[in-house]
Amino acid sequence: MAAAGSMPSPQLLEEYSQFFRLLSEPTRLQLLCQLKQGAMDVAGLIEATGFSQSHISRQLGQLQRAGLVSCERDGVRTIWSADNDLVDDLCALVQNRLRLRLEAQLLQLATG
Amino acid sequence: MAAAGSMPSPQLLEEYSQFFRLLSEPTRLQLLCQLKQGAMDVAGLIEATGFSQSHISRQLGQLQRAGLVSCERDGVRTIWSADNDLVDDLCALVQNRLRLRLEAQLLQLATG
DNA sequence: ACGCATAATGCGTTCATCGTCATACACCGC
DNA sequence: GCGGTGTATGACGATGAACGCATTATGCGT
Repeated sequence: MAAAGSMPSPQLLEEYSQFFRLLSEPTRLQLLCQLKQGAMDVAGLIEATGFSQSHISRQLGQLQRAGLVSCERDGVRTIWSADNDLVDDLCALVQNRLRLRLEAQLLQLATG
Repeated sequence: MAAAGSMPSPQLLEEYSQFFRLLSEPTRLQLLCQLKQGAMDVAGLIEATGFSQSHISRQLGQLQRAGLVSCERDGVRTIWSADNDLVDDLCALVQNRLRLRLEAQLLQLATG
């Protein structure tokens, strides 16, 4: 039964979509996952991802403004780290969804 | 302690980002929320959202390919419905995150 | 102060997606 | 079959973001 919840306000919808947009780019997701493995400077992220320095720096800036990553300076280096589990939780939900979809397709292939 | 989970594969990252991209557009989120209130045809969605017919039809197509909405024909009309709670769960997590962020800013404003 | 290394920013190109207009398709009543 | 209604799709302009190159800012060592 469609439990009719309340319709979110346009502003809230805008905030939701802005947040999801951050995760809609493989580059940023990759950076987040990489930093989840452990704090790292930009040079390390360049080597891990292969992207240019400027690009990585910009993406980190966006993630920082959203509060998904934070940085601390160590001399000339900037050590970045991902400091919350929200992205993992979101990805886990999506992964579960993808799995269910594939299982359904599998079943349909078997019975159909 | 950063519990170093395993790094998702590039393909999985791509799938994640594609899914999040679907939710990164206020139009689509609005359609999803509207359909969550109850099934509706395109004419109803036009009236509810103010977007053009073709635009709404396209967005519904995208959501359908992702399995977030489904349709059933009733004569000349196409009745659309949103048939899972994943989006609600994702939005709830994000909303909680936004709330925490604002509370932190509030606290910093008071003490800083 | 001068080089040297690392990170951040202006600028331009390229590419994807939004959103609309016009058109084609599907379905019903006559 | 023919109009009329409701929906999906091709074409197109406009908008925005990714991505790299070049430059600038910042901090360390000599």
